[in-house]
Amino acid sequence: MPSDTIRAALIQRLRVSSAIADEDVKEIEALPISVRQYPSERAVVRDGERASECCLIVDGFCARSKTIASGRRQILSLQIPGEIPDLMSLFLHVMDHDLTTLTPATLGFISHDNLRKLHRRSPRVAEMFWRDTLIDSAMFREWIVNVGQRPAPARLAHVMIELRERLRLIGRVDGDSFEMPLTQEQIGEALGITAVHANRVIKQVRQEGVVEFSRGRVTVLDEQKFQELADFDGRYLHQSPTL
DNA sequence: TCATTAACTGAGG
DNA sequence: CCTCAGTTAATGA
Repeated sequence: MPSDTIRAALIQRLRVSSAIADEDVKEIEALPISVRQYPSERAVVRDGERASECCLIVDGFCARSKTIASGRRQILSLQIPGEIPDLMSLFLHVMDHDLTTLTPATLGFISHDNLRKLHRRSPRVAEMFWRDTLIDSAMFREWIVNVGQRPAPARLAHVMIELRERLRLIGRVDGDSFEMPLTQEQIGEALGITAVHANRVIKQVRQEGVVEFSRGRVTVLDEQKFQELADFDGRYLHQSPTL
């Protein structure tokens, strides 16, 4: 796979929240990245492990999650191409959650060593990753509100809209539809409900004419109903270039 | 394997 | 009494 294809989504995404200079793009383009293929539901890094590299999602979907003693898994965030979900492992050496593929995925690994050197060489790149991490924590706050307070159909709609707005940044929204290649089991884990209940909730939003959902793709039928249901305010994504 | 649905149950308002 | 959601089980794609 050509080097620019590996990094394209990352650079595209960083441009949205940061004004990124050409030298910085060159720095990122010069980062050595080793690419590997993963099947779905494969752990990339596990809770308790020490990582020596960070993972850039080149293609496919991943999730960060924690599993409790009973075996139930809570998905904490969905991660899409162009994202580096375990950037914090650069500074927090022991993982406090799992990073797992949700679909077959192409992942690029960047050594902590090289990332640390880049941070020291280019303060602007460091600031960019710093901002990225703050947005990440803003998304966690929203996720807590979603799972803790919204009714299940709103939870589903909110996760869908957030996903759409993030996919839009990397040019992966096609008109009124976008990818969401998760099983209903995985959707349930993201929403804090069982797969059977996830199925009931999906059935309900379908019957209400809000969205269609099949073969891993969401098609919006009624944008207004969709937004009202989701109670979505995208400010927390901080998608306007600053500095 | 995944999606779908029914039937039953209980919590909580 | 109603809504939400978990469990179990059957069935279909």
